[in-house]
Amino acid sequence: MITIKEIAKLSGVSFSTVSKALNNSSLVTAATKRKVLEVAEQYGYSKNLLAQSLATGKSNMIGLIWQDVVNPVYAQLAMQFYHYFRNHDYEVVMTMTPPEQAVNLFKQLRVDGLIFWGDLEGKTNQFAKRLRELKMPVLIVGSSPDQNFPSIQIDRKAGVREAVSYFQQQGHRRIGMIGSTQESKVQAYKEALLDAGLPFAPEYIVPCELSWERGYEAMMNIPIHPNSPTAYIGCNNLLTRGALRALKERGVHVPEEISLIGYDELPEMAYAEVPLTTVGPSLEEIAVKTVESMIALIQMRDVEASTWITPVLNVRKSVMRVTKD
Amino acid sequence: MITIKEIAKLSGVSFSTVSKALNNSSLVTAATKRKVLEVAEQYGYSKNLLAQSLATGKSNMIGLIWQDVVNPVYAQLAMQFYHYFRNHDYEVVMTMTPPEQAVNLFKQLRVDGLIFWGDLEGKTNQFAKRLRELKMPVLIVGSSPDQNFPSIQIDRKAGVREAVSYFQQQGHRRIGMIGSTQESKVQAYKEALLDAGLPFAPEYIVPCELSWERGYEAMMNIPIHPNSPTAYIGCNNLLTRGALRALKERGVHVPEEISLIGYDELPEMAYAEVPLTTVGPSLEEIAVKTVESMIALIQMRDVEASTWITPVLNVRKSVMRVTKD
DNA sequence: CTGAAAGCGCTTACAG
DNA sequence: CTGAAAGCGCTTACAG
Repeated sequence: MITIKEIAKLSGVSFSTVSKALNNSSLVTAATKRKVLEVAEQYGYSKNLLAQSLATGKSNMIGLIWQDVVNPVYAQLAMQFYHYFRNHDYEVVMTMTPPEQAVNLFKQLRVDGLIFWGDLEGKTNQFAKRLRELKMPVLIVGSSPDQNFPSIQIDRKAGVREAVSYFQQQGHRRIGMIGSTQESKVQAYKEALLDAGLPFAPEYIVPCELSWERGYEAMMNIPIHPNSPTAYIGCNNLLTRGALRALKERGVHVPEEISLIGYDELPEMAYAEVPLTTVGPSLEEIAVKTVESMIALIQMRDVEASTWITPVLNVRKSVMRVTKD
Repeated sequence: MITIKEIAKLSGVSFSTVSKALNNSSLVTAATKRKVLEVAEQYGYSKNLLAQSLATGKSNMIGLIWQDVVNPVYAQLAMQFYHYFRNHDYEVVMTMTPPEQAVNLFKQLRVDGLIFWGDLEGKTNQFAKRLRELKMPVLIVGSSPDQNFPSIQIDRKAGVREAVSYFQQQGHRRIGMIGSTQESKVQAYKEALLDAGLPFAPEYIVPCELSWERGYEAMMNIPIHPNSPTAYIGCNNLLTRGALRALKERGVHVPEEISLIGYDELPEMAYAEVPLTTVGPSLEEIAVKTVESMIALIQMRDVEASTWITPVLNVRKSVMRVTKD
């Protein structure tokens, strides 16, 4: 493993000149530059990023803290991050260890910035405090454990409202929700019903966690009768697909008997047994705004404390118009 | 951001003593150790991993090069890696950038070891050469671009044979394969038919890439007639599920009219419209063996050039016994 | 344009 | 048990 000192010897210049040549500094003649690069190439030189980072105080790395890979939304989003950060000469390194420990790792690695994403709704203020103590650019994507933290916020409430409103337009009155673990969605749902003058009953909310299995189980077991909802919002992509499968197996036709809108927009939503109408943020938009904000944070430029992204409705075939209820 | 030098001042000892105290060296009295740790704690000291790595020449990091996140097999496997490496005090950092560039990143980061996984069948020998030049522990998981490279090999051929043999036991004679991009599987399939004395025809192989969409399209368009296969092996989990959906939509009953075995064992295979019988390696086994080999490589202990993992059959409901053909 | 020097934050023989 | 010194591989003012 050759170092700049050795390259210096081999090419007959000082090692500080080698450093400059390697960094394409304008303080070096083309000739020496060429000579140095040639030697470097020949001996398979690979710069030591650790040493460089230590010397410069910056790593050109962004730490990405991943919460849950089973959800394809996160997989897609991560891909987008890689893509866009590369365009700005940042490498992103990702870890799946729990946030509390991942924070330490990346702090110790002195990454230039830290991105969190996934659902931090459950995290305590304690954690937000820790994050602030870090004294490094931190950007939260998804939901922030604490307002006035730099973040890319998804306006989930707007998304849920949009779904309720679309159902209403299509003539539905009894609208339910599958999934009960995300406070903001549940609340938005209730508010939207209220504002729209639509009826609500506790059993309209099907308690369920955010996985395919739970969605499936929940909808296998729920009683369906003439007064139960004619339309449901599924709180995420996995659960909604599980729910759809369950309905199918029970012989309940979607959308003829029950309409469905799934939260989260993803290609696979279109591939469900019934192509699912969805409401969800554009993942590309999230990635682009994240990159922008992160770079601004690193350069200490002013950043809006939070950037909001509004989910959009994507009409496919899982919602039916009802004329009479 | 406090450093050991400042801690030294604050606690009235030399900084080399601080270093030792922080590393819990036995060359330091309990008393000074306590004092130092207290100060460190108080000022929120976080060790600089870059500096430490530079000084020691090891990073305690494993670089993981990810190829394709859409495939849940990879997501699951990555989780397992994180888990098992943590047990051995290694952090794994992952990147999704293309292998050629990822290699440079991790080389520059001086990670202790590099793991590749996913399908390298397509890679050139050129790449294998580059890998060898790296002069660092490299472990290939999945398929190696080059024999006698340290690797965890999946015995895909054995898996395919197992599937063919199971179909045969269940009375099938005309057995097809969906997916044509993985040389080893296609070849094993043909060999297995030959060895078993089963008929083969070119159209038994449905050309198809390894995604849900392609699997779906392929099976939507393929002609089905009295002489076409009664059973198919789907080359991976995604494609098999796409294929199943297509058959369903065409009104072809699985397994009554067509039996299906999907390659790749994953929880979601059981959640398909028809719980899928699969053949595939245990992801946990892969992870455990990978960690073992990697650690042996790092410690320069002898490592078998390749460790083989044999896929196993998981019987569910997508294969039907036929008595007469 | 080139080079000598100091420094980034740690570790680790080596003396005491 | 403690500390002074050299070193890990780089960068970056500063002189020349």
